[in-house]
Amino acid sequence: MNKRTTAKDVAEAAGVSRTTVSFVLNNVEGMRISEETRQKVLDAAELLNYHPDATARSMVKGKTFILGLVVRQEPDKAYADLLLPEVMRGISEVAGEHGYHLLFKPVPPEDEKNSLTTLFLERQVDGLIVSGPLSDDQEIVDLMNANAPIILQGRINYPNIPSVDINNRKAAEKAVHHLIGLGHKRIAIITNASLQYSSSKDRLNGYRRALEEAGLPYDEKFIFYGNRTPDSGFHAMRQILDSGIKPTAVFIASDTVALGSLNALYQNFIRVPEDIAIMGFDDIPLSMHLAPPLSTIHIPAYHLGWNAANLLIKWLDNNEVPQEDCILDTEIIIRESCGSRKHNKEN
Amino acid sequence: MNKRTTAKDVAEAAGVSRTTVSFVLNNVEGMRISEETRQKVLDAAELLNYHPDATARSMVKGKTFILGLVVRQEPDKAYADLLLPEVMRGISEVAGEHGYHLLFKPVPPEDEKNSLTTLFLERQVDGLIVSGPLSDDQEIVDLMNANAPIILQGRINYPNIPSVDINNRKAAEKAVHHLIGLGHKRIAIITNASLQYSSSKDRLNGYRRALEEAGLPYDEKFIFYGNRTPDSGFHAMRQILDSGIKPTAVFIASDTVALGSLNALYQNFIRVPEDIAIMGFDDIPLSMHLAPPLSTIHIPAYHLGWNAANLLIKWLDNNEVPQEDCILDTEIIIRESCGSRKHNKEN
DNA sequence: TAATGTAGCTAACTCGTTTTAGCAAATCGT
DNA sequence: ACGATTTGCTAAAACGAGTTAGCTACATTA
Repeated sequence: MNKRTTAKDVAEAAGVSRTTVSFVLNNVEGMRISEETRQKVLDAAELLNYHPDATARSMVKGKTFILGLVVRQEPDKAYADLLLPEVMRGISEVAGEHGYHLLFKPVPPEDEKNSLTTLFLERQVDGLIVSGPLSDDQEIVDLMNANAPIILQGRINYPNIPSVDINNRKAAEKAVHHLIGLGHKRIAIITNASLQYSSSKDRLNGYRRALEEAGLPYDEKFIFYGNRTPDSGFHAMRQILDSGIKPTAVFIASDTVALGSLNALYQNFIRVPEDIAIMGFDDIPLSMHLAPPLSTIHIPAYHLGWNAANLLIKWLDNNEVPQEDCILDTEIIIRESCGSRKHNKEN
Repeated sequence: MNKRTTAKDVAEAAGVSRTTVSFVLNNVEGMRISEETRQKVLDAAELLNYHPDATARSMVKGKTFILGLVVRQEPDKAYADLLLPEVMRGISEVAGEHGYHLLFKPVPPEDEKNSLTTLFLERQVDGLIVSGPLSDDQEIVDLMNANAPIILQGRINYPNIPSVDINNRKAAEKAVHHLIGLGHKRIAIITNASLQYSSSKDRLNGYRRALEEAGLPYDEKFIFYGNRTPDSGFHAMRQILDSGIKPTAVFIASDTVALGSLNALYQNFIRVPEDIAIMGFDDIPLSMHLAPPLSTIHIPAYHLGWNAANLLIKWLDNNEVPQEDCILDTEIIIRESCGSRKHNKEN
């Protein structure tokens, strides 16, 4: 690789000082440069294909212009988050527009080596977006108390940590409400993940509220647990079938988990929605293509990323610490897995 | 945020010079430091929780210790690559072990602004892994000629560009061969993407070879095109149904595309595998959970990432330019979509 | 004409490291 | 005991930008 061209080279080519080069290329206000020299510098920079060294700039600016995206997931379940690519797309789009880059780092929860803190201490990033934190993540609390710019995509059990999220409880309520509206009275739930994650707890709460509002009993025998993977959904559904509780509908708080559950039903020759209604959550890009197309709750993943990045960058650029959480709306998507398949009605 | 502790602070606390601090903390060989001062420095660093500034280190080392992962995909299809998270996991695991970080950047093919080159010119990254390049990506060729460290995950039409890939042709051949072995003679194909991508072309070639080897005709009427998305699979399958060619089996060169195709079949009350056999490709994490579980070709996505990162880091650290491409083995996964569903045999 | 102002530029410092060259004191060889 | 070597450490240069303070030459004002 040929030697890089530096500001010094441009300066020599244009016959001016390095200072002038910097002033011209950065359009520094208040610094008077004649139109003539200005052109000379621009021409030289163009000719030499000059691009300022990001490292050197970071050095003097005290900023890296890099945002970190930390994914708090067990490595073997990382693939299960089918919404993550969309979130990343939202983040990197905003980041790019503002001259930031995106550093991706999976940090499993059991990884207790202060990995997040180190990112700041070594000044690898200017700020962090943490996706899917555990609800009692102490490292995040500590970092917030040290005024580190962090945005959560999700929520933890600690006040005043800026976050971007959906209202999981309300959305789950909507989902279960829909099932109730269709006449179902025996509705089981399979959670999306362990209750360590606040999203799981919130969705379970929504399920409970919907039942109670409708005057239906909330029975722990109807609660089963997923852990983000289709496998867990497969097993949970088997447990349901074995348990003898005979639900007429199941609310599965994750489409990915639901996939496994649908498979379990398929293998047992139980038809959806004829024999049992299934309601999902997440609206992963595949849900609409499943057999049957899954009714579910749509999460605006792209916009979650978009908002997280915007909040963080505002924080960094204008020092505006976000005061309120950003809660995006979800939408209930009615497809066929709950029983509105018209062409089967007449069968 | 409190002021950072620098090497200077450590030096003062330990009562030595900054040089000594650097020598001790980096274990510089040949530099004699007494055990006593060594301990003093280590203690001071520990006490002050010193972490060297990555930017400053990059500055003087001439390296950023950042690998770039560039994804060449249209933004609206980015989500469709369900293997990407696994690839990323492989990359970031290796990167982390060698002290590198991972910069993620989606760069759509139509983006003609030299985005890749700029990453090098601004020295944002030390090297690049390019995922899913177009087969005639000129920017990559130019960069390679300028000796930029680049590893492709995929392949382009240009020799001597180090890459990590699978043998798409052979794998497709295996898949179609399996269908032929089951007695199918009318086998259609739906490609994974447009033939601009070499993976698509190679898989189509494999399909052709398998047919020709078996003495079956290769008929263009049996070729249909997907573009990575379930939607495209849905439409392609509809075309197949409308075309009247009545295949007994379809090789769909992407599980994601296959998802849409299965949906089209479902909506037309065509049973898989009883009425038509379906063979996929990719083995996305969900394939085993579809109804019916999809027979497919397994791609070792994690290992693709793992190998790409290892090659790149060897290149950067030891200046070992990879001489040969790294081709990983695929595996054919027989599940139920081609007709080995035992419990239905008796129906 | 002398004082003041201003347009147009630059020298030199800064950021926080690594690394080179070299200095003083202690140790060695003869 | 005197030069040569080794030990243990440090001053200063370098990396490549951005930025502050200030300088010169010319124009303007009194």
